[in-house]
Amino acid sequence: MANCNDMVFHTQIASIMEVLANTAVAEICKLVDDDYAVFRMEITQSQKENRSLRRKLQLLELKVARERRHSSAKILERYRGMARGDYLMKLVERMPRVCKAFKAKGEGHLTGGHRGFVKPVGHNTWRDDQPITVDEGSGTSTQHVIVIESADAAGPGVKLEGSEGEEDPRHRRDIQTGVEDPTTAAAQPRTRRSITEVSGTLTAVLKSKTDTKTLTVTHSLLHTGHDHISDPGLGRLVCPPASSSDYLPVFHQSQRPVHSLGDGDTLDTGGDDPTCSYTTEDPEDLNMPLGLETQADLSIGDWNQYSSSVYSEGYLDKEGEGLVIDEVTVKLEGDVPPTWNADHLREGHSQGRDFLDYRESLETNPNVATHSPLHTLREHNPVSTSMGSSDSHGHILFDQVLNSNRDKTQAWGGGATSGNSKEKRFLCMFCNKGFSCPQKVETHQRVHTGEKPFSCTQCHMRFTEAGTLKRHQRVHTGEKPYSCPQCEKRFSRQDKLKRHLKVHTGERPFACTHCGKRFSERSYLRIHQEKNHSTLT
DNA sequence: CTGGGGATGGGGCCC
DNA sequence: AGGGCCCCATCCCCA
Repeated sequence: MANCNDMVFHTQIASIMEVLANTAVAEICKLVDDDYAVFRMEITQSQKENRSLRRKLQLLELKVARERRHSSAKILERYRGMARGDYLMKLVERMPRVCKAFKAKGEGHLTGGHRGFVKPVGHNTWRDDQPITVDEGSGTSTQHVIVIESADAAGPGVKLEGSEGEEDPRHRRDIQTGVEDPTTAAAQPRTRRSITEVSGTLTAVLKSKTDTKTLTVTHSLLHTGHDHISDPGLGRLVCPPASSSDYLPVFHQSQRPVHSLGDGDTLDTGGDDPTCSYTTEDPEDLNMPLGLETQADLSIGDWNQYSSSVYSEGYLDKEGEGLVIDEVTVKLEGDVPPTWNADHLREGHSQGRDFLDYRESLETNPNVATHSPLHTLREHNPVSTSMGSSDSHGHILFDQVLNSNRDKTQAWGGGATSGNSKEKRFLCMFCNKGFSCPQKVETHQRVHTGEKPFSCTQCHMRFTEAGTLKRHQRVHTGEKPYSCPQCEKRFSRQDKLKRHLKVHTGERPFACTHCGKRFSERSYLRIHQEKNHSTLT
């Protein structure tokens, strides 16, 4: 009897289990079906989007091809319209000097060793009075210096290259990294469009740190004929016209590292590139892959600071021949967040500390508007979470930043909300300063965030602006395109030449209000007043 | 030897 | 992108 009961019990249990199992299976199937339906819908949608994007891509390609043809036609027209002599002269000017040097020497190739090219900065075309140095091979080798100068450039203001030999010893660095052989240039008769070939010890154009691989990359990129030192934040956008009276705080975008390619100026060459060995039309060039080992070489400029980032860059080529989309895949090692890392602080990026301090001040200073979008930023920006404990520099910069921002705001007449606010309606979310377009705001906001997306591949320096990086690279190239018409001095920057000219003119526009002493620079006056009249001011 | 001034290099930042 | 100005640091000269 007991056995019979057990059997019945087991039978009931089994049936219940079966029912439960069936129910569970049914529910699972239902879930799977639902998910599958959703998944199918998503796939269908994605396929639709994919097709749509493909169509857009095709349209873009067609447009690009059309614009290229149009641009080429315009170039042809331009040269066709020239007198033959002018055209030939232009060709000669645009012809890479290096090729001419090699041809003159009977070496028609440019494949041996790494080569460094130095072009005068500040000009997209080669200046006539600039010698071009070719650094070939890894040791001593023949150095080709071509001095091509125009007769009209040989006025009293043009100085011989030999002047640097007499330069102040403290400028040795410039000589060491200089691109010119002073004695050579000075010794050469400066005849119109002469080509001079000089044998001598190799002049290091690029630092030894820059290895061959890096140079190879540089040249590969050069083949594109495009400037890869583009502002990652600005992208290729153009400042939109102000269309409304809204004031738009511009939020900090994710930081994307952009590295210089050694001699950034060579990137400007476009059709003037001295290698004269590439074309800008080769699609392969345009899609030059950036291999991992290559990036390891580029890590000289802190490539490895960033864990991984994949981004696409679109840019306009220099000749304006159309829109080119260049996809660069960057895959790097490490776990550092892509938007910020401790190096910003470690490497003396005081502005990163500024940002921290400023942020902290915002939290504690009742005078600072608490509705600042900064608070929103703090919720999302890795800066606020990764930097908090690393600030060991105290609060020295608090007031600097705050005063700076305050001053700027006041100087602006209360920010962009007054005056020409229609033109400058894009507000900095930190200091409320107004700018005419979002890109400018983003660049400006790096003052507050300490973001420095532009890094030099030849040193550890990082910069907030592409132009500053480009300017900085003359430190490495030794390039000094600006020469004083009164003396032998040369300068890498125009503003330095301008400042130097006061030495000759005796111009001293800054007078001390206390003693009347005059100075050529405002900073001299300030230092003077601090030292001598600090009690009066 | 020291401090002030001049000259210069270089980065930051804005236009 | 380039120009321009500011600031700071450094070196040199000279009283």
